[in-house]
Amino acid sequence: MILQMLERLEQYLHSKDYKLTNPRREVFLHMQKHDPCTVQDATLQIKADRASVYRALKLFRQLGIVHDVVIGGRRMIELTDEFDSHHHHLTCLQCGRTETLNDPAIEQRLVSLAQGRGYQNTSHQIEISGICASCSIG
Amino acid sequence: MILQMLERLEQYLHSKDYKLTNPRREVFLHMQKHDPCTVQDATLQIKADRASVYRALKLFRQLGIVHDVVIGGRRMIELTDEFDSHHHHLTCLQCGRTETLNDPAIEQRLVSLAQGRGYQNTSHQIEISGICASCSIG
DNA sequence: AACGTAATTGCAAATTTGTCGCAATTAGAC
DNA sequence: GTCTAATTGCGACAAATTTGCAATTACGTT
Repeated sequence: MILQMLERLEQYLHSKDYKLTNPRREVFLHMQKHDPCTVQDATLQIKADRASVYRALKLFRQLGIVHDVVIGGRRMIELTDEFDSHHHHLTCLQCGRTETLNDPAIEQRLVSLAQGRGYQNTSHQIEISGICASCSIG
Repeated sequence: MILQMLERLEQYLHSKDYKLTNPRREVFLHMQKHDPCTVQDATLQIKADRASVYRALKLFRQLGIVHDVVIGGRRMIELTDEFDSHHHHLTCLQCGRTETLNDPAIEQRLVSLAQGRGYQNTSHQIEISGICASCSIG
């Protein structure tokens, strides 16, 4: 599953004349395991220079492989649809756990809203936060 | 209209035992005029020390007066529902202009999705981006 | 309307986050 | 295996954000 994604990444990078290097692979694999994650988390846990992690993330953003979102006040990096099927998140502000969320009806509605206003080539992000069930009990 | 909001802010701060100080007022008024705005924009334009602007924004976040979103890759600060009715945005990645977006049906659906999973006290953000009509023509 | 005081500010220094130039290394084409 | 342009790691830099602390201010009390 992850290997498939890696192959997809490689093809995608090559199609745009970029190489699949070690730092880029590490960043991508880390994202697959920890999505969404903070930049700090990435720079600390990945065995590559800080600057290279930043450069990989910058490239990934440009290529639309990841994008940034703010969850519970913290900036986080998230894989896009193409590289991870779980696009949207539901995050508990207390315990910090994150669930994925998929609702085709909402997706569809957002797309047509944007198109209705003349927008092309749209993308969107949805993030929900609150206090999860186990945290409200405890 | 803005004065009403200011009064609301004052009451809200006092109810939580915070004072309505000059830096806080300046930040709030700036947000009313420029929503959403970047931190940089705020620190540059507001006549208060940088540190105070940061502190005011931090407090406002804690109190749920503002929250952060990422629009077109840039982190921005936005008033929440309580202090400004235009919650969601539609942003052109080319010209950078932002329109507001309100769709009660989506709002409602997001709330019930979260509640369906046992979440309390939820809030959400929706950001859509793409290329606007005039930019795709030109 | 002056007073008292805890909260808040401004400043300067520290820390954290992100970027850059450049010599050394590496991915991938041949 | 060789070649070469792209990419890395490093250390220096620049920008963004936080913090300690003495001076100031908001605002309840008198």
